[in-house]
Amino acid sequence: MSIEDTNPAAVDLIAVLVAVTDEEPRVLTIADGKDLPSGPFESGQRSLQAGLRSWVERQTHHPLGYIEQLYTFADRDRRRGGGRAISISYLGLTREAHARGAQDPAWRNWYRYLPWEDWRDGPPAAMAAIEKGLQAWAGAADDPVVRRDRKQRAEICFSFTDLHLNEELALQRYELLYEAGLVPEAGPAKGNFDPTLGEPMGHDHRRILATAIARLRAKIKYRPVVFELMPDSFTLFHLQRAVEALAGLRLHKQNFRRLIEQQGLVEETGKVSTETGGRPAKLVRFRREVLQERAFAGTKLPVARI
Amino acid sequence: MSIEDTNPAAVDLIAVLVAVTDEEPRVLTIADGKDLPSGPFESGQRSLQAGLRSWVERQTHHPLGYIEQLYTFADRDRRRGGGRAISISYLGLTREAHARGAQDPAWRNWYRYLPWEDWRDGPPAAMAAIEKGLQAWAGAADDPVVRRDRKQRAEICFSFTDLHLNEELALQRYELLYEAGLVPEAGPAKGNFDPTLGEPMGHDHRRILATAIARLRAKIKYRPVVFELMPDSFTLFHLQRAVEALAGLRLHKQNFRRLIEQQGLVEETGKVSTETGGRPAKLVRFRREVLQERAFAGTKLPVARI
DNA sequence: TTTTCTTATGCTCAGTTTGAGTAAATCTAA
DNA sequence: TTAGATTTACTCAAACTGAGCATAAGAAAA
Repeated sequence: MSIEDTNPAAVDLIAVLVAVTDEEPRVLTIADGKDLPSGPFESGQRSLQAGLRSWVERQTHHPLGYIEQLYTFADRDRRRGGGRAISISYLGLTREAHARGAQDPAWRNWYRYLPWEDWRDGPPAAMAAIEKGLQAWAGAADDPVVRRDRKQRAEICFSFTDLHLNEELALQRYELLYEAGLVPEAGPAKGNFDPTLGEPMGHDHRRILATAIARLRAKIKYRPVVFELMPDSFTLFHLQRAVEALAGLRLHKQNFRRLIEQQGLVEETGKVSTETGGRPAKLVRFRREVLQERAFAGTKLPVARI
Repeated sequence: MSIEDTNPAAVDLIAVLVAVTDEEPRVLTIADGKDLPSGPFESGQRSLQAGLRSWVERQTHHPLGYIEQLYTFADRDRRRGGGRAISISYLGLTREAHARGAQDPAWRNWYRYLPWEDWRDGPPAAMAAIEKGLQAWAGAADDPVVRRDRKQRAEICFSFTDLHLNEELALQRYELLYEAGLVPEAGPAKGNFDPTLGEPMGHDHRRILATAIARLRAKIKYRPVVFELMPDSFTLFHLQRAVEALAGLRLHKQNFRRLIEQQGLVEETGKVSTETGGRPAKLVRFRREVLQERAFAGTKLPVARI
């Protein structure tokens, strides 16, 4: 129960840096898209968060608007001399630096790694392989209880029957695929994996990405964090496209703007954008003041008066 | 950018174990209520979570129903020989073991440490000292912008004007009091602290407790986790009291039961409890199946059909 | 110039959820 | 038998949501 000086571990920080560019969600990668950027935690740093922030800003030359700790895990696979490795992962929201190309680090569309998460154009191609693979996996269990349980989990995660997605379950979906052995990360080179099931990453970085996506998708619903991903001024439809990119869903246009407007999150700049094809759209900007004004945590409990 | 073996750190786990007993939220402490239980992370353990779970179950002789990682931080204050200390905190939900008394470890009412979080019987006594202290703090700033900002933050966190609490802001409230120097943890023995502002804890454990409270209060709204804190069978009012204990608020009785019933979270056991004074209440039990059946992540985005 | 196409924006409307409260039911204790 | 205390069943208006129609305001085509 007391604190002892045993088993020191190496600590590193892993960053999931997200931007939305050209209506696609993008994530910063290194090693030709195989890894998320990471680095050792240096003991001179004031705090974990500050350390990550300064490191990222040095790397990307862009201010890091929002940063949030995701998860900490002890890494089983990569052992170091005697000790253990601890990885602390962070989600950061930013905007993509201009120079795009095949450099390293490079921004990649996150659906490249998790293609089944993108339902903006209807059910993604990956669903076929997933349904087949999970069915086989469920059927492979000897115990009928386990079989039923596996089927149920598959249905909850992917909703095969009513063809829509609960966008917040991104992590659970990846974990299910992992458990079912449908992604290469799951086992040591089991041979043929369906190529429609996305590009793998090193270590458990794909799982960390899934964690980030799930967290961000949940967050945009009750906190005005999308704006960290937007330019200074934008149209409401532009904003909608960004949310759609993150959520992997199409939204109802009129209701989306009603939602934004009634919350008073944006104000008109007075200018319009004619680049939209039809009637020019008003340009708006985020009202940064709302961050100070309000608390954003809508209650769902039936509170009693007095 | 690459991973190097620098700066190994000592890693320990800190647990916030919560139970609800006699309609009060309780937390397991050690060192005569001064600390949260913690222990070194041992490298033999399969995973952080599993390690914590087995450790806690050994300590409490009670199964740990629910467990969730809270936050990881690098500890500035306690340095160990050369290296750095990393603390990983967890929230665990359980039920209090029978033997209660002045033992160590001991269960304590969490509002003992954060008395301003309990609004079940109206505004708590601590509010007077808080309002006074924060006002002084805001006024002490030279820059008028900082003054306005401090006042605004105080108002958001504590809602002095309309006398109700946003129960999810528990962490932000503690951090504000810390920043304003109103809790002893903030500075090295600054002298007289208002005793209505709760009992301090060692290290940053009070802050970790605040984190746990905030997280749990948010979670009970969209996940059926309260049931981990309940006995096998209970009445709806009993359940309401547990939620109220956690949230620090009184709830509207009829609407609370409507909420629970319409979600199909419980089923009748067929028995009744006559211990309630008036008309006997039906005893119910949690329908554990719902965990498998549903996903629980209500969308708040205006999704488009097709 | 007029028409057509496209997107932005405004508005309606029914169905559902929520906040708040009244009323009846059913037990214990006086 | 009655008073007191609670549980449980309804009611009702206000607010919120989902879905869609209608109009506005530009650009491009005819």
